[in-house]
Amino acid sequence: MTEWLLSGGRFLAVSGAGSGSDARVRPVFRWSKIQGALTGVLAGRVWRLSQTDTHILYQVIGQVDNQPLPSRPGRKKQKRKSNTPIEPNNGVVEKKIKSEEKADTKEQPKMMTQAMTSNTKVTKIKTEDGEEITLKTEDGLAEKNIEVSILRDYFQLDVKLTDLYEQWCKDDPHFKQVSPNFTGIRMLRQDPVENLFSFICSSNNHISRISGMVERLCEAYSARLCEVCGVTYYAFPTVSALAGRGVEERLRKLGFGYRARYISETAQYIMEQGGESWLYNLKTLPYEEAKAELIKLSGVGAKVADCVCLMSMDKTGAIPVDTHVWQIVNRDYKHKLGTTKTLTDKTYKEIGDFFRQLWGPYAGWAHSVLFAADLRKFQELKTSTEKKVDTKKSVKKKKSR
DNA sequence: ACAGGACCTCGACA
DNA sequence: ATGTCGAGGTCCT
Repeated sequence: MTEWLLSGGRFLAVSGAGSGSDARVRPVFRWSKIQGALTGVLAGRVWRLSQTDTHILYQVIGQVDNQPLPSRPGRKKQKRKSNTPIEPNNGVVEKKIKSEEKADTKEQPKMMTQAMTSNTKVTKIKTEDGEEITLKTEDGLAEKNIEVSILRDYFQLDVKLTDLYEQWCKDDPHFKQVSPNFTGIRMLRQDPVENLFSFICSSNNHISRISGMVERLCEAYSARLCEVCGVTYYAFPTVSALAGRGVEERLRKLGFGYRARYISETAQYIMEQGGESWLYNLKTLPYEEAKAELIKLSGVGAKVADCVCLMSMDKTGAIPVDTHVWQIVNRDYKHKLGTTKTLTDKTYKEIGDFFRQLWGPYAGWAHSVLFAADLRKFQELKTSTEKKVDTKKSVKKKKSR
């Protein structure tokens, strides 16, 4: 049995953890679990995702309205009509993608734009009943090819995870001890705009509230939406929309607190730099430089900048040190590092450098494995102390230390 | 360079 | 029924 965890913008595929199985999918930010499948918006489409041990299963069940978004990679003109509810599991063939293919020519992770345009190749997909079909880029099949490309890009399936795990186990005894129950954990390649503003919301905050805030942000400022099976899905707002007048005031009324100003100021700053394309272009900079640019943004410190670098700028060595990672360090790696009472800038950098040296160029990916393990412990602890509480809503409570 | 405190909000907990 | 605490940080002294 395989399960998925979604955490703070990290999409975690966890296989065969075995124990008790009280662990469950945790929908965070913009993916939620509906009828057993993760449902959310990606690249202008509404998806349902699930997985087996070997395949990712997906359905595209809707599309958000197409509005001009010239600067954002991965957006293409959509022809399918929106607002058309499609019944899941009803006449729609679930498609599978092999989780890890070896035949790819390039080692480098592909960017969305490249994946979208390199559709000249033939793609093989296994259907649910095991039949293998071949898709070419022509007529109606082109769209399916694009869908596959989007998911391959999102899950970064060209990254050979097993090789990386092997290396990390070899170099780090503690990783070797912890990782077997947490295989298959990949970093998602997320959209920089969405990622950035979501993590600005995360400061001094807890996950359940962040999710609500991001949702309200979309409802208030996205013009692109569609409804599927009674649920409304939004594209993420444009930076331009968030840079408008009165944004801070409105967001404060929506419960964003002091982060309202961060969002407004950051959006305005990005527009001054030339808009979303400026943000996307940070991908082309080396890690340190991209991070330095991000830290200039209001409400963006070292941690949020590293989240953006790792999850949406292809900086695979970025290590976001949040309270969880700080705990992990102090518990499991303390002997390797100098100790400070609080997380200072200097210590922050030392931790990142230490792990990059230990784990290599994909250190950020390795760190998320330990993060996932820690999260699991946290959840098990929580659920075991919470047995009597039985609410209908999926309340995510945080247990304080 | 480091420590300390404020900051919005809202469930847990006492 | 109220009061305090702290949450996947950032910013300012």
